[in-house]
Amino acid sequence: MRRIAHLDMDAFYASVELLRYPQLKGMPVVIGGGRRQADDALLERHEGLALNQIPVADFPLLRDYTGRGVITTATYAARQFGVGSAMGLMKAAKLCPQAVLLPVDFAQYRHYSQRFKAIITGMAPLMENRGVDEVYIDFTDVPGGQRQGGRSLARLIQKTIFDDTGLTCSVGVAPNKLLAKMASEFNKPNGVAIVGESDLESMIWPLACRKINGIGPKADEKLKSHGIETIGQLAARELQWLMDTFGQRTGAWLHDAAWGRDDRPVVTESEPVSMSRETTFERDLHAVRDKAELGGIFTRLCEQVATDLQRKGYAGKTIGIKLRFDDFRSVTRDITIDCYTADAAEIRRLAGLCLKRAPLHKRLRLLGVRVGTLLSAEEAANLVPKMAPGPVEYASAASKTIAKDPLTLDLF
DNA sequence: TCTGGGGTCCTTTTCCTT
DNA sequence: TCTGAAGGAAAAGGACCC
Repeated sequence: MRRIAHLDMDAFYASVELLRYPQLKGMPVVIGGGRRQADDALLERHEGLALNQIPVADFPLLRDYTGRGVITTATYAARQFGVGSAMGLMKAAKLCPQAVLLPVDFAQYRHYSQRFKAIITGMAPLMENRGVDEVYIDFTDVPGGQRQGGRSLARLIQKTIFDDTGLTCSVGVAPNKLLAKMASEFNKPNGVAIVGESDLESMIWPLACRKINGIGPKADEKLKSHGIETIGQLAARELQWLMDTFGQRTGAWLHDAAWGRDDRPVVTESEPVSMSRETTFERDLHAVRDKAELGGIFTRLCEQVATDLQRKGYAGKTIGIKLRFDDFRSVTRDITIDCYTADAAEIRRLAGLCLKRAPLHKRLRLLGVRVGTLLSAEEAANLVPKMAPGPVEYASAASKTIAKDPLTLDLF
């Protein structure tokens, strides 16, 4: 039978940080805010000491932080003060001012991510990436993958990862991805859980609907408004009622999920669909008063996306922007052209046309640039465009839209 | 003093063409 | 030339995930 594992690293970011700063073990630590300059600053003040010898008292504290940002991860000791992921740093500073604040060091997390994934593919080659700290693994045809329902292979992978990296993970094994994902949460940290088809009623149905991967806060609220709190209650609803209430597709999916049905394969490789860069400003910016600053940021974002595309060997033909206003509402605008591009100046020009179609009378807190409908640079180069694109056409297409909104500012 | 950044996927709306 | 229907593609928005 099909045996699918979901492997989830335990408190990944925090655990990686504790490898570097073991002296912080057991202390309230939050990770968030800007990029890492912490090591350099700390080392500069402690000549001759290694990172793991620096006194705890000398780490930067949350109470001293000023600026925007959210918590990416908090250690258990910090969570006891009520701080947690996605909380604003300023709010967290009120709750736990004495917490050590470490900046996000994505390069480091990626390094450990590659290491543990290499270990897994060495033991079970059918692995699907689900972000930096999670994977699905198809145990079905791996030698020993069926033993004890997958438990022995799961344990072996856990041990091999720990011996190499010092990091722990939790694994769930089940007949499909949906159940495996839920199972991996059962015995955290450093646990293994096996869920079979016959365990549906006892292990899955008592859980909250929110535990289903794909049911977020909105869907959960709607389910609750109909008196559906648990997966078992969801399973008890008629398929037709679910389709009438949530739409054909979503309704059918909810029904399948509640009954533990999921036949999605483990996908070992996939092509990216879009690449983007966005940034939240230190302070909200005004399109007129801060025009120069905004223009500089805008150009830089376009250059960063272009660099990302070129480095990874892709080009795209849908260029778009994203704006977030001071009231946190956001809008997007995009344009699709006939030929693929990864050129910074071209992206900048097209993104500029998109910007002209957006309302700019409110202050901005975020600006983003996205390139979608990607194709490998190689394939894109071999394509003959159906129609030679002319700048005049874009300009007229854009000005048609501008005319509809007198509040739109033509600034870029 | 709220609320990051980088994605995917789906639904709805809008626009264009026939 | 106007109107409306239909269908498809593109655009926009939003939910969700890590």
